[in-house]
Amino acid sequence: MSRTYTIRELAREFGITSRTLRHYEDEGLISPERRGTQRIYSARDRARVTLILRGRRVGFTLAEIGEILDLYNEEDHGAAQDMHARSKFVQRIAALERQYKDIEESIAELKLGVTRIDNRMTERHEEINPRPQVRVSGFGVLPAAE
Amino acid sequence: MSRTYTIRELAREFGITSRTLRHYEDEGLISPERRGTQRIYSARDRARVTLILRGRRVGFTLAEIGEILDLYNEEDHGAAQDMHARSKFVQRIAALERQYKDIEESIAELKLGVTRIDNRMTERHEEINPRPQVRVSGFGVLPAAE
DNA sequence: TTTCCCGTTTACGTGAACGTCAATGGTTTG
DNA sequence: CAAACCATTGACGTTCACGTAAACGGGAAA
Repeated sequence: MSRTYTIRELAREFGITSRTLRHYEDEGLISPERRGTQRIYSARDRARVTLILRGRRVGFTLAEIGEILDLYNEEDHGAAQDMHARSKFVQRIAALERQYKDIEESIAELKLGVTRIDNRMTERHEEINPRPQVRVSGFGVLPAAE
Repeated sequence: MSRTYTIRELAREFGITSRTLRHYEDEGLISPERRGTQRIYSARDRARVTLILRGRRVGFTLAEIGEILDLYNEEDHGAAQDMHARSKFVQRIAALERQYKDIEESIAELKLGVTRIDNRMTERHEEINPRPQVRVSGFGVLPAAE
């Protein structure tokens, strides 16, 4: 019998609020059991939350995430339903691959931005304390704050 | 003299509405000139719209996009402002890199979904027209429902 | 028992990103 | 010159993903 979780535990583990978990339940994305009135989340619920949050981070709506989760659970829809599902999956994959490219480009541009700031700061420093040029392209040096 | 665009032209080119372009202007992301009361968009405005839309696709809010755009244009903020800006950039880069990973994983999972559907359809076909086949083992992403 | 601390439901509130009128005005086309 | 368009400024409406308070219950600790 694998371990279960309270709403607080799960919320803290994922860095979300209880309200958010209840909201996902309202939207039909998870359906934890109850011990009396209180929710008990199973390992399966936990796994679904992982997928939900990742889906959100890549820009899916909760409704879209719901569709996808459903498709992993339902058994037989018939060929027509499957074709429909398949094309939806393929579309989403294409969208994600476009997004992948967008992200690469955005990262490149933000790094350019960091470089420009670094150069500006270096210049300011040199006005006061001139020094032979060692231009640092410096990213990835700082730990992700907070 | 480089070419200019009407609001309709730009909207159609980017697949957005005029309302959206006005909204971006309300939010201070672009500031096209006016010929009388009408907006004329320059090549620079057009470039900014490109960045705005890409920013949106990767999940930035309009406010965040505004900050980023500003940093490409403003001249001197002083060292303190620059440090602040730099750390925001670095944070954004970190977030995007995490997102990058999320997308890879999501793509992998959606592809798994497609495979499962394909197998199901193959099975159905085999009922009618049997054929030896390598079966992809059916472990799901989620623990099975009890 | 009373006091906390979780937890629950119900329901209205909020911020972001536009959508959708309504009222108005310039322009070009038949 | 009137009809068709396209544009502009309010300003209220809408969807999504929760936030936030109100009112209530159960259990454990003081």
